[in-house]
Amino acid sequence: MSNVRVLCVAEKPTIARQVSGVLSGGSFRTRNGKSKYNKNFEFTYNFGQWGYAQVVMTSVSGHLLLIDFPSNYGWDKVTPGRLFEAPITEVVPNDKKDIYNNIKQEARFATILMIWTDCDREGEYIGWEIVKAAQEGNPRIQIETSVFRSQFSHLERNHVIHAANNPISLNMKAVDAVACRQEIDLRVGLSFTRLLSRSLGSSRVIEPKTLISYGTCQFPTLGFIVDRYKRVKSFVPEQFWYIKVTLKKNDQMADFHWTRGNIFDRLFPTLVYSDLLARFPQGGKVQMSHPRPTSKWKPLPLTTVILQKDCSVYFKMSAKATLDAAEKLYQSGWLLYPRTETDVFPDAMDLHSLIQNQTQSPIWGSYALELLNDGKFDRPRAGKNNDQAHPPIHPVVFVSTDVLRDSNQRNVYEYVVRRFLASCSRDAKGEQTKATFEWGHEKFVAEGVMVKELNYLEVYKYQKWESSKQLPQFENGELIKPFKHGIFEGKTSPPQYMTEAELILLMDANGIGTDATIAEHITKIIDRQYVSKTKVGRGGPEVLVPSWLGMGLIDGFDSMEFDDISLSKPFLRKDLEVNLSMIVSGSKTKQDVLTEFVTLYKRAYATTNSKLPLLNDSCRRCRDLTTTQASTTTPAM
DNA sequence: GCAAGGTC
Repeated sequence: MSNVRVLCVAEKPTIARQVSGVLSGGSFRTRNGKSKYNKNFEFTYNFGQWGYAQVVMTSVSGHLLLIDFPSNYGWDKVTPGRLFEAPITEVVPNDKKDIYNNIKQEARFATILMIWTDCDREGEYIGWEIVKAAQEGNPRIQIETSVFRSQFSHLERNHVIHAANNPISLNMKAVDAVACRQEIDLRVGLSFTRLLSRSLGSSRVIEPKTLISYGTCQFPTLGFIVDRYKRVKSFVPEQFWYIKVTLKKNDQMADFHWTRGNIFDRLFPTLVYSDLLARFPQGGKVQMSHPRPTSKWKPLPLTTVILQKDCSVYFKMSAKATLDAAEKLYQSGWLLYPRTETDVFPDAMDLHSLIQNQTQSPIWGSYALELLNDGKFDRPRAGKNNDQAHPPIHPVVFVSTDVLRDSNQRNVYEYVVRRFLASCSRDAKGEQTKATFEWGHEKFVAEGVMVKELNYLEVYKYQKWESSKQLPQFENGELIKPFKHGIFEGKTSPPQYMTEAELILLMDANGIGTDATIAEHITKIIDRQYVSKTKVGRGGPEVLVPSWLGMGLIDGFDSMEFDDISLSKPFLRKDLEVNLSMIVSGSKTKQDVLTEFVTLYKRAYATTNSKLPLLNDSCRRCRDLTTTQASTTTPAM
């Protein structure tokens, strides 16, 4: 036995246990350490480059360290603007002390430290935090010589073994990028939060000491909701006109739509229509296309954001409730890790055995069986996103829905299973027929769809695809006089208030928050009473509407004139993300980006500080407007 | 009392 001792550290306990299982061939010893949840697993493993080694595999639970300002930079000790230059300290939070000490202790006799955190930017930084904890226990651990990083994106056996045998070094550029984000978020968040709370409190717009927080993610999120709210409120319907004809054959009718669509000027369709009646009273010719195959695509492999969006739409669950339920299912071992951006299954993944597990279900078991035995299996579509850390969300083992007592968990589990089976199924197939009616120089079209094979829709009950009314059997080139015709008018309809499902997609598309935090940002701005959830009408969807405070804050910021930036819109945060990627790729340094963004926010802070009366007035105005409205009329919603 | 990011 060589005397190489390898300390492996994963980002969370479940990964440590599973990797230990693979590398030890199932025979590892579990030893309690200083932390209740983060066990230490011991075994031997032949790493190739170091030969047989004694291994201790343990874990952290996310970040180990937190950055903060020194205590003499507290709330009432300095003006908030000084936080842009204040020194920053690193602390081990109380609830992480045990984990930190466990790493320190276990590192004492290690010759090699191997990092097994998720392969994403934050994982790289957590790796660096682990290195610092380990070095405190054992100064011989050096980043250049004795720290290695394994690369893995899922826990399939060969993949894990390959990761163990081919480690690389920690990516310090990714570490820099995260350090940069942390520092900017801290300086900006805390300085603006203190400034806003103090200003609105002391001017009595709000109860003094009320917390008015600003965050680089909170405010763009609020901005989306306010923006939509204003568009609904300022919406003016517009009238439009269109021509519609109905053809009849063998007692079957079909509506044909004008290819020019809706016209916002009444004169034009009136002229066209009277021209048709005057010059082509005999009608026009119908052309019928051959039936063309069409399909409705099965869903992509499941990401966190889509899970949250769909559970919001199908079960009216909040993003937070969905993530909580998925987290519990994951901890119970029923579901795979619920936070992922990946919508493509790795090639090596054994989808068949995952489907096999579901054949036990009395509800969808027979469908799963058909997929396996009747050759109905079809490889899942590949999406474009891969976070290199986790595969798409999917069921790990079968659990009867009676065992899941919590209805949220039941819904989420069933949804994930059906989605998974659907993604392993064929697309739904149908036939589309198109008919064109040429009346004078105008064209009208009608479409008919016939569903032939439901395929994935048999198990994915959340979507529907039904055959439309069939078109009559017109002869090609047949001359027909419209059975009914006329000019119709309509009105454009207003946009709807923001639903949580839409907000999640907007945040995701704009790089506001991550799969793990989007739900938290939404609950945070609800907690802060910037927005609230309301129902539209009876039985209508639940929507997010801004409070007077939320409106006032966004209006206030929008009325200050910053040079070229906005504190209420997503662009700055997105720009930061772009710059962080540049740190990772090496085209900018951490210092470049820090200087650029701290300068920018500092200038915005100075502007805000000098124009605080605008913000106070804006909030006061929104407050007084709602209170007078509420006392004289019924509330708007 | 304060951010956003991990995760239990």
